[in-house]
Amino acid sequence: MAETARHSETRYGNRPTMKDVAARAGVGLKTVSRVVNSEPGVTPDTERRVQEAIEALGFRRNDSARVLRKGRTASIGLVLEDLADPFYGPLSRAVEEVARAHGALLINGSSAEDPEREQELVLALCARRVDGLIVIPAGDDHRYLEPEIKAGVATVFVDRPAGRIDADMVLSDSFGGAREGVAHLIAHGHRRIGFIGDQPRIHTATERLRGYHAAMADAGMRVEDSWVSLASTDPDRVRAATEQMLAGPEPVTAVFAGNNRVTVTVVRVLAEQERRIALVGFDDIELADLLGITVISQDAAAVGRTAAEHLFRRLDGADHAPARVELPTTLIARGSGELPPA
Amino acid sequence: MAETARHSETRYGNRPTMKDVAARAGVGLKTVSRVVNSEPGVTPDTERRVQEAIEALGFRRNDSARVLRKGRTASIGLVLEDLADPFYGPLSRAVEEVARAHGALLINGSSAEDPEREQELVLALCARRVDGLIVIPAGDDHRYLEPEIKAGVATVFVDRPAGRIDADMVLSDSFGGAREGVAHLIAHGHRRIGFIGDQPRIHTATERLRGYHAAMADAGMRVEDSWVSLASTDPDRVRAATEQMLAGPEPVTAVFAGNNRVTVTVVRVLAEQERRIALVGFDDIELADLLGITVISQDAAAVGRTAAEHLFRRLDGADHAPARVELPTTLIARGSGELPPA
DNA sequence: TAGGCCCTGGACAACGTTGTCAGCTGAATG
DNA sequence: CATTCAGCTGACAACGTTGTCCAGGGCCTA
Repeated sequence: MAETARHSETRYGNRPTMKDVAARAGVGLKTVSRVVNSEPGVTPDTERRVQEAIEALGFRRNDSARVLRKGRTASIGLVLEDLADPFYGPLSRAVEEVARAHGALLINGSSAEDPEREQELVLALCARRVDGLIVIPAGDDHRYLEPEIKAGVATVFVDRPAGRIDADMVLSDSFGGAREGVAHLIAHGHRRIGFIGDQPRIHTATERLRGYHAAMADAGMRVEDSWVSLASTDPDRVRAATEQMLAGPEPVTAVFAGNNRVTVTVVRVLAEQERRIALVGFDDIELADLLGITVISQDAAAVGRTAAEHLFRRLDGADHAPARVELPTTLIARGSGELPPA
Repeated sequence: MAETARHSETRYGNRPTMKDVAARAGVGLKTVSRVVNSEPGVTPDTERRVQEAIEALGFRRNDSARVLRKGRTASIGLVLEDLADPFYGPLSRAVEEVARAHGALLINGSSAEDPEREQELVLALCARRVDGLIVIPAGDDHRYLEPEIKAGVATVFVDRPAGRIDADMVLSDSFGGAREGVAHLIAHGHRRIGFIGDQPRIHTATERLRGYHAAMADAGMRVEDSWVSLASTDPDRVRAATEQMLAGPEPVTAVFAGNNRVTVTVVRVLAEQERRIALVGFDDIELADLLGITVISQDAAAVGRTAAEHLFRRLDGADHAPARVELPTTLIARGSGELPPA
């Protein structure tokens, strides 16, 4: 007896199937399926017997098999850069809420800003046959997605545009936001303004830099090379870049920070300075109101919601040409951006 | 021709299968399978032909079918309270990293602190046959998970204990942490200390309250009912509770905040006060160093990592009795907790 | 050169579910 | 009383993959 028991336990996850339920309830397989899916055409009495059998066996429908049969998985994939980044929390959550409203689950992963890892993740999600994908691109070539999209995987790119492929996108107005932020500093009297951003291969970083240059040019102001840092968001490098800008014979009197992570580090560095340096950051930050940090705010939740709604509209059959939505940003003045030149 | 095209497009996701690849490469079905899975026993020449066919057709293995056949999905479910909460970002990320190291994907969802929604989510994940589950419980009765666990779904509860069921858990030392934090305030001369926490049905909230009472009792100090608020983390209610404690004839001189969301609101309220009120918060917060907020820090990433590693050890066959791991907390003094009574 | 062995490739069943279709029962109608 | 019809129910195939098993061919050895 131990033998038979061990033998049957060998197989992992020896879960009851509809067949088992049918046998126990003394009905046909298809009748169980009908009950499980609340399809019409089952006598209350039969239904009760089936329900009891389900209860007794602890049966739970195997969605893998169901998916195989039905074609749709009722799940969407979300590939972002770093789940731990506070910017992506609200975005994920917004996507999740929309997915939930459509009865879909969310599978997500972080690319860690690595194009290869992005592709690996995306393809793994495609292999699972997610119905749709929301991708915050790490790489700049997404041709590998062409067969997938052609095969019916609805795809929306978020925050940064897709590379070498025509697809739906939902972006924030990085250029306009940065331009407004820098113009704000100029309006408060600054002439020497530093820009600390992310690596130029990241589209938003480039756009924000472009906004910086545009604002400076609009005001007829020159830009020194030493005022611009495009190293990365690594705290040590941001710190070094900031300190360097503040050190020379003609130090900057204001800094524009290219994203939330940069802002955080810059705030730390500025707090150590004697002079009061003006600061505007891209992306809002928790508690920024208490710290009096002026920011260009993009609504991460709105971005996520918009992208997800777009995705489900596609899944519901919308087949217009790929659209590019650009959401506006808002300048929130809290003090740090209104400081005069030191 | 438009007709035939439309006709073939009617079926959604008309993707090529191994059969199609086999036909095109002029080999058998199983040979394609071998190539796709890098199994031995295929001539280089045959392999090349198959690879070409795969390329040409844009074939991608259907993991749903694979799962059905193999039994394991190589995915784990993570049910937390709110993806947007900064506490859960690093936790999710840590879980994801461990999952990735084990070749598994992460499916996650937010319970929004609603027990029904938690159950709904968990069962949906079980229906997808995730190999394992990491759950931050919203409810206090998890007997519904018994058949699943028995069927082989490895389950680890995190941050709060499971209800009415014997399972693995990874917790932070809420009691000890709160006790230490309150003792810290007492050591700095405070006698009237407020406690603002989450609803008592949430286990960590109760534990932290218990820690508060313990610290007060240790010091032989009384506790007024009006010093304790267990409303919720809703900013308006926290604000009201804080203001009330600061208003009476015998206002508190220090506040212990029960979690990160409470802390954030309390900080805002205290910033508006004329008197300097001491504060210690449970959970660290970004930029808390700049704001000088003293906190009891729990390492969310460590919690997530520990839980995930535990989970995979189970999946690899560990079958010891359910374990309960409790991770220590750290007090980080930054100023707000060291203020003397006003 | 014959015998046997290894290596490669393919036919077939099975995983658990759902869609199709046909059979059966009992009631209503002419 | 015969006939039709509706409402239940179940047998069977199919979804796309992998595991098992067997066949055929080339190569080595005696």
